[in-house]
Amino acid sequence: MADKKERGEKSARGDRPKGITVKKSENFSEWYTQAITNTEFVDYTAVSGGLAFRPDGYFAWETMQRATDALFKEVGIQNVYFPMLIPERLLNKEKEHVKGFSPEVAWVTHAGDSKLDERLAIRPTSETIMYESYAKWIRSWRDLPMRYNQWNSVIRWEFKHPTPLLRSREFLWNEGHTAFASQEEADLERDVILKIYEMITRDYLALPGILGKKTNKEKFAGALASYSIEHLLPDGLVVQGPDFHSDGQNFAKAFEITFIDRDEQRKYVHQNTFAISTRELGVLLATHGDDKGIIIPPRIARIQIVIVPIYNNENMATVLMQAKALFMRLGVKFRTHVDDRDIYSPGWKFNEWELKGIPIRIELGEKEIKAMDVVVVRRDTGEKIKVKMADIELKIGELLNEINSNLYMRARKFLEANIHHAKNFDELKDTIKGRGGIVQAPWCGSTECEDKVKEESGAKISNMPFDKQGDIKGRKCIYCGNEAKHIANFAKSY
RNA sequence: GGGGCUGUACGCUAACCUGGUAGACUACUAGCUUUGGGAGCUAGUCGUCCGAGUUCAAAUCUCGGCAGCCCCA
Repeated sequence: MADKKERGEKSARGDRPKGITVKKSENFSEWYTQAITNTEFVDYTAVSGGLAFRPDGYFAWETMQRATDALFKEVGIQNVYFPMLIPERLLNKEKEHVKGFSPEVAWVTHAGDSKLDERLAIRPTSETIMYESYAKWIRSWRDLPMRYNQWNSVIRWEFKHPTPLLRSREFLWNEGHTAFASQEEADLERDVILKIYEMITRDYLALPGILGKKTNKEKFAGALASYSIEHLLPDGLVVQGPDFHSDGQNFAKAFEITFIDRDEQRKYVHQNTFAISTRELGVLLATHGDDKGIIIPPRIARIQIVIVPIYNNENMATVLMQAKALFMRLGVKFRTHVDDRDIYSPGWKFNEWELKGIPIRIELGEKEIKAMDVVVVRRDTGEKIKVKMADIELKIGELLNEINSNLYMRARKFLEANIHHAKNFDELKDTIKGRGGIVQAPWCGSTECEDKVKEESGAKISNMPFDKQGDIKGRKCIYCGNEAKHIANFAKSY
């Protein structure tokens, strides 16, 4: 009731058809819901946890997907496609893997009215269906490495309360599945893939993250070791971004994926899996947005520049002509749109494009035409800049890059400001309780301590950051006081 | 895993408690007027989440389903 009342009062402010009616800093979850839907980025559908991606949202995904795909191909990974349905007997082949996923698998049990002899799982991930084929396809060391990837969607029915993009029941992703003759060779792939993911999140999504190794407790079901990029959301919760798993020979043994090596011995392959998903878009919207709406980083924005002509009855034809001319010039290099809708005032348009997060707005009226310049407005800072018509392409190009790096730096500052160093467990608990973000602390490496910390503070170990492991000498576990083996990041998570 | 709240037009809300003509704002459509930070007038279109029960009569009461949100673990 209180909730409804609260929303009612907010809407009573106004007359805003769309727009966001709460401040991001005051009510993040309400802000997030409004931000992703009112901006026409994505929308809810009739199925719980199932989203519709609208053109702006799907453009963003397509763009990051294509960029990632291009990099995969550059490093020698090939695309394949496998069925979305997995027979039950296949899913059951690797014990740890099944245990990890079985509670959240959706099943197909009927065809029309007749019951199927064997249930079919809707893939929560495709290891099992793919590796059955790998076993057939891999014969000799000459077939290796086999480095395949597929782009698809998967369904994980685990969540009581789905959060659009961040915790959807269905999400889009890539799943890379590679097989090597030796563990050493397999391990070489890790840094390459993580580097690709880092580049995509930084250069396309303007998102910083913490790169590190997962604990045994948190690693992927069936893997030897998992690695991830972890993001921090404005509400102090950590969310796992792209990840990479060293599977060793676990799946190879379960699925009999073997090859005859140079030494004429039959051996099991060594495998990796890796993924990046549409969850990144949720992180991106949550991270960059402000009280005016979302901010879409330039490289994944469907519209990068919107030209808003400002005219009256006398100069309308002239101004529109100039706006079109500018569009012709800019359209060659940038994704440009002229908002020539006559039914809205310029102010209305400014608000709408800010809501939708278009990186750059150009205002063009009689004044500008006379002065041979335009007013360029940055979405990230709100700054208005007069730019000479002659310099426009150059300046816009620079600005788009600047906006991307400013968004990234802003997010990185926030991340760094919210990594805390607790002296003892009480401090850790206080910080976590206050939704203070991440607590970086030494850890002995035992799952007992990890469980106790989770139980008493609510914080999980999100990962163990690569770049901090040097500081470990002589330090004691934050929980038990024994000698520490790792520096771990503790945080509440989605 | 446990507890709580909500569902009326695109959106937001009134009528619900006390059963009896679904109303306002916004959006949308058309016309006129306007246009430098969410303009105005006129006319029009669209709605009780789904299913069952109670009743002469259900947006309103009861039960179930679906969907969304919050809190705790």
